[in-house]
Amino acid sequence: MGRVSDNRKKLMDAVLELIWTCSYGSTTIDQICDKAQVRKGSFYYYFDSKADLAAAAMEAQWEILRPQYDSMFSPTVAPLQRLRNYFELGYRFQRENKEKYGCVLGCPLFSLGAEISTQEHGLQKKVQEILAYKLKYLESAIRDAHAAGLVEAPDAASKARMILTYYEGLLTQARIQNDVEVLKEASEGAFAMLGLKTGTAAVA
Amino acid sequence: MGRVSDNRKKLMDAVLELIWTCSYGSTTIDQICDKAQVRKGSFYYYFDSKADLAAAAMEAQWEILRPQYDSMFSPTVAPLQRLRNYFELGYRFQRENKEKYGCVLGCPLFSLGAEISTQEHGLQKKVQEILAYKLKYLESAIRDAHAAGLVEAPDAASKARMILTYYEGLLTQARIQNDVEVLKEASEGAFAMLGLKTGTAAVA
DNA sequence: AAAGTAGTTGACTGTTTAGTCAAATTGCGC
DNA sequence: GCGCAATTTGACTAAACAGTCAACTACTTT
Repeated sequence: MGRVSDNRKKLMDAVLELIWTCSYGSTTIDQICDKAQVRKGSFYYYFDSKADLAAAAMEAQWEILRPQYDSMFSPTVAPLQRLRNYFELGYRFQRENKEKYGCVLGCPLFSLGAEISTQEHGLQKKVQEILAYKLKYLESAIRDAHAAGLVEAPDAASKARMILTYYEGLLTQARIQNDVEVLKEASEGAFAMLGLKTGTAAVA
Repeated sequence: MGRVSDNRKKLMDAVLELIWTCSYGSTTIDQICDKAQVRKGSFYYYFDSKADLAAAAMEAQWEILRPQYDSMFSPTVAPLQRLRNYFELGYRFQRENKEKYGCVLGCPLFSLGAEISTQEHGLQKKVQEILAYKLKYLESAIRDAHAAGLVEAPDAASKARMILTYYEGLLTQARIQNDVEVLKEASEGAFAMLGLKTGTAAVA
């Protein structure tokens, strides 16, 4: 009943791209509306504030990403191969985006979190929530690797935290240096944390 | 000749605190002037823009930090102990700041870099420059550790990059989670990357 | 086709913002 | 105590900004 619209989605897409290519603080509601081709009245029909929109957009984005994570981290894939797939997909994605936008963009979640954590606590909580999901995937891969004797990591949760932290740091470095190639060392670094020599060894 | 003033310094102090406790994008020139107790005309007497001020402030801050780094990373200190000192000082510093501001603030340089890298290229360059300095300290510590046979790291530069990336990621995590305690795993993570079991072993 | 519901619009308000400038002030060397 | 150079001031402009609202529109149900 009533009329239907995809303006809500358009606004979420717009804010995501703006936050990612520029930053949260520098994107204005007017800019978001411009990019979404939506009038400001409609913005306030759907959302209370920029922070509200951003949280909804991050949530929606995660729901899109989730099946990709499920597939990458499927228990049918060899545990360490899951990590390699994850890093490899990240590299390709960042490369495409550099092509498209001219800049390496890094992880929107992590950059956003770093930017707003002392100010927008609702948004901060959403970022924490999604980061916790990502952690789960790494954790289970590492636990499986340990069970398979591929790796000595009885403390899978701790190792997962380390690797996620390192990888998010690496994506941020890639953004700061505007260089995707730094991402190439992702496997090497992660596997070093797991006590393995190289990312290509122990493929079994 | 002419009158003298410390308003230039006051402005740099103000912008540093605002960027760190809030963010670059959310701090306005008016806010900076308020906090510094300086009128806006004076702001534009000294600086061309917010980005110009921020770059000068980061530079000045680094010059203050530099002797502390020189002392922490003095060749007279055992190589791996340099790293431990670095992490330990970071932890204490973040703790004090949480006490003072109510929030974990992380690394102002890294957060700033992540925020502005796609937009303010002058500022981005300054951030890159200071990050490169930090890398040098780690690199030389690792090279010395390798020479002393404490660690197998013929690729000191690469290991240094990994550890810096991990540690900056960790500081960012601390900010996002608003929790200093995550920093406690800094040594463990860094030493894992160096192929050592724990941060407290191999003190010799 | 009437009535109700969901969504849209643009014009509006008041505030905040960056940036400018001529005139005023201060301290120093002489 | 004069003159000059360095710095300060506050009042100003124009633009950008967030947020509001009553009237309008399109769709659906009955």
